[in-house]
Amino acid sequence: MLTLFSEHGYFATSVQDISSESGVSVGSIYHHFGDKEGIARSLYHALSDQMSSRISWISARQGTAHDQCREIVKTLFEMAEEEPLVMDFMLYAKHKEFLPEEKSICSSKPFELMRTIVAAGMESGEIRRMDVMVASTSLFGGPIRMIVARLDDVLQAPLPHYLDEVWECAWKSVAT
Amino acid sequence: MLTLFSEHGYFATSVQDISSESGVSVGSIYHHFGDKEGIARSLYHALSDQMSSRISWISARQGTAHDQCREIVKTLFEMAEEEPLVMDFMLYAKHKEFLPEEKSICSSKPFELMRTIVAAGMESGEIRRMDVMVASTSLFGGPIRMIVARLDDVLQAPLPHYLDEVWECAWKSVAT
DNA sequence: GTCTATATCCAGATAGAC
DNA sequence: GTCTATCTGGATATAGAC
Repeated sequence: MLTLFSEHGYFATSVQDISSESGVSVGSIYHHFGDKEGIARSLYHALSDQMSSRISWISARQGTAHDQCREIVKTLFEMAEEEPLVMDFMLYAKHKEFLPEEKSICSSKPFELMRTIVAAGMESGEIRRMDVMVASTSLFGGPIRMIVARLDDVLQAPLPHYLDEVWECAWKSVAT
Repeated sequence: MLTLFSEHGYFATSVQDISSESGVSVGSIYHHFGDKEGIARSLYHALSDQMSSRISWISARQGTAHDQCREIVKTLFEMAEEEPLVMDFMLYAKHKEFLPEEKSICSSKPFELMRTIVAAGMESGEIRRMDVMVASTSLFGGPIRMIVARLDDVLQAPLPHYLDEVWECAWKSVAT
């Protein structure tokens, strides 16, 4: 299901395709999900929750904002390598096209968690005082762009290879 | 055409819709563009060229890499405010879904130009020696993320309002 | 709840006059 | 080159037996 959506896209994937691949009949699929959008919505929520829990697990461990954010970037890089299709679906799919009422990825839970950590970092004095949104995009925008590049196959080495260099840049951008 | 694609998406826009909106008959559209993909491809190339020329015009003017890059970010911010649909189509549309053979946005001409400027900045000593891709994503990743946030309506003020703060972060991330 | 068979609709694409 | 009318396939979704 994820494979079909990520590789061919939502619109190029028919419910018949999903039925064939999953071994579940078309009728059952509609019984469970209501309509085609329901399939995507269900998948999106599952993946979003999975991502959120990984991030909140990181932020739950004690540590500075610096360490937490670095760990998040590291985790995102690892996820992108291990499960590129998940990353692709979360980042690159234009959810607006087939999940119109869904909140945009920017304001989804994983990104909100990141902003919370950034705000805490400002309180503690690790991060310069500025607009929280600006700080968040500065800190994570570079890494995310690297992930997109990797998913688009315009990067030679795996992401972890660039981690130190990427993180140094990211942190310098907001550090006090 | 751009309006339809950007607001409803490529797949939710029928050739009939395009015909109605443009006043050109379906037959003529197919005569000109071959198929539906051809319409999107043609639009994409036109916008990509337009963006490239604005960027190369900036880099053609004398100036440091710092000034050139700042001017690019400023221009991107202004474009996003003046022509959000263009930005949306270029950045946020998943071209892979309907322009499969097209190069990804990352390796498209505008982004290549940016990397060229960054590489020059390293030669001149303005930018730290590092992987050019890392430097480029660090420098432009934050600003791009801000644009996405703005297009997704999760930003209160217009982009130029954040320019100084965003640019300070971006430049700090790669400056020597 | 799960299946098969079917209904319905509308998309992309074409034919062929002008 | 431009139009109208039409074809055709395949998509979403449902009906109804089991």
